[in-house]
Amino acid sequence: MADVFDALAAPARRAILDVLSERDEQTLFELCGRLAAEHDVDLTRQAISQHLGVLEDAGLVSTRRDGRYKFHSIDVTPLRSSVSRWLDKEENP
Amino acid sequence: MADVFDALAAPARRAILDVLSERDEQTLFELCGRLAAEHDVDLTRQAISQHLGVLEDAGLVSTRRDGRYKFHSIDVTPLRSSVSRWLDKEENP
DNA sequence: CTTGCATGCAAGCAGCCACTTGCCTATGGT
DNA sequence: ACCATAGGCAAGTGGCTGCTTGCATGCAAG
Repeated sequence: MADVFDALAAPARRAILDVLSERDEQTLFELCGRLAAEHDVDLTRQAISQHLGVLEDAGLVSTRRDGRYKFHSIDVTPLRSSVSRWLDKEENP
Repeated sequence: MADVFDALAAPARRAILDVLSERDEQTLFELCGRLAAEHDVDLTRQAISQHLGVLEDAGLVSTRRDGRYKFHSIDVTPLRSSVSRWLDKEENP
């Protein structure tokens, strides 16, 4: 399990999460198209695949295989628990 | 204004935020001591100073000068607004 | 079984960043 | 005035990582 904040450090990976946030269950080629069209991310398919690997290692993206397709979905649970370390400092008397 | 997630990518900077989260208004030397003692961060004073600069550029740390002392405090506002982009996806119909 | 499509693996290179080293400024106490 | 303390500036270097290139795998349609 890789580091959540390290995964979020790259702008391309945040753009991937943005695309997945609009619609889940997207394939790699779908993501490449949407990233290039709507987020000015002009990268190779392999580069985006590596970014997805990092996000998956961090638990931010979950995958599901079906035949030759691999569908990617966002999972914000690790992010929520990682930032709660600082954001849940509200004093509740 | 630098990038929040880039600032959070380094473990040393997260440790700094942890120390500041326990107590605000700490000076650079205080931070160095606590980081080395309680967080296994064994870095030069200049290294920690540079980390503080990155955190300050990202708006995560605010400073106040008093004489030859410079007090550092944590500010989680930029973090909160940066992660809300994904965490505030609750459907409220 | 061959052809095409969606994805995976691995090496190699360039650029950046974290850290150190060395020196400098300024404030405060004695 | 002098010295110690708190902090700042700048250049240099090693290691990591982001991206590309090239090839391999697996599924599916014909």
